[in-house]
Amino acid sequence: MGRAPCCEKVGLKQGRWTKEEDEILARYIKEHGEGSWRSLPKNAGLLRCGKSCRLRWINYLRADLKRGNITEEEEEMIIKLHATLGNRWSLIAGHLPGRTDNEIKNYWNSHLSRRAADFRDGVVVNIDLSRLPGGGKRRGGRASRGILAAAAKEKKGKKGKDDKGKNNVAEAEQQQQLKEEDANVSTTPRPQSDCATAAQSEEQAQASASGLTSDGPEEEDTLALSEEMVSALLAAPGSPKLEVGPDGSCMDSDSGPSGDSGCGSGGPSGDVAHELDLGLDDKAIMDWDLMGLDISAADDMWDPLLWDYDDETLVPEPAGGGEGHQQQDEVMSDLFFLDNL
DNA sequence: AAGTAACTCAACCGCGATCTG
DNA sequence: TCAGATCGCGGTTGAGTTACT
Repeated sequence: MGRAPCCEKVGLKQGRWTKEEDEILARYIKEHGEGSWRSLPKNAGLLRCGKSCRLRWINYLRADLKRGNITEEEEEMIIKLHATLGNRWSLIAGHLPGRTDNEIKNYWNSHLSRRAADFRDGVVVNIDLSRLPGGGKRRGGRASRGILAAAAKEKKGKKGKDDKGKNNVAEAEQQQQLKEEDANVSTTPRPQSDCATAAQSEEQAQASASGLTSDGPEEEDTLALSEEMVSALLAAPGSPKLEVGPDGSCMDSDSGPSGDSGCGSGGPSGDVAHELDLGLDDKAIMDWDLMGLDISAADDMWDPLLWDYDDETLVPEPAGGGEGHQQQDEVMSDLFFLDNL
């Protein structure tokens, strides 16, 4: 649409999918699982490119998609996540089960972006971007064949017993992603005070990419938004208390202990100077009062993340009950794994 | 009723990251 | 080490729909 098709698509169908095509694609993926998008259309007998098949499956045909309007709770979630993550729609979608990045992106662009000014006084959900895969900016790249083979093996083992087997790979990946991202939400908050420069540039970058900068005056607003967001966090009663650890790393949003920019171990920089000015010569451990954040709208999703830490042992205190504790253990396990990467 | 502006959303595109041989 | 293949992501487009004049 709107652009000339790439050469490899000559002869391939474009535009809206028909019911028949949907059925073919769904049937094929049910039998063979996701992946190998390049060869999928050929094998399935579809005159579509692999990209198109993948998009159709992810955005429309997947069984675990939630249809219907975005709820108020979801909307609030999107707003808060966008305030921190910017236009990282896939990450935002990861926190909204059943919603796709495309759906959220569309919803933001059509419903929320023009209301952006209303969000400035909103609450920013802190997410340690450094702990996201690829520094929170994971891009593409095919899965290793080992992983795919293992997934295929698992699927084969379950095939015939459980219809869910058709989505094993996707669900496993999605759950893993959710798990990883949940582990990064607020459990290792951003030390805004010592990383303000990095935070500002990050927020500016996000704002500039958020679609809020379409016309003149809004550009100023965008920058103002970024600064306000940072300032608000700095001034927030729940701002992190810094504690000092042994290895000198900074739990920064952009770099993390092993990051390559911002404060932390990324080498000499202005951010490091910030860090030193604040006496952060050791690992910073946050005592971050998450309860100070207004995230009540999605309490059911965030509950497992609202823990109080024992300062010394970092053993999470369950906010809810036994089930929550199990989830917290999983998150802690993930954090431990990420810390040791 | 007709024209058109505004809106929604499915789909496409290019880019960059990652993997493999 | 590197080139090519593959994949996922965010930005963008335009057909279809709805609201307004």
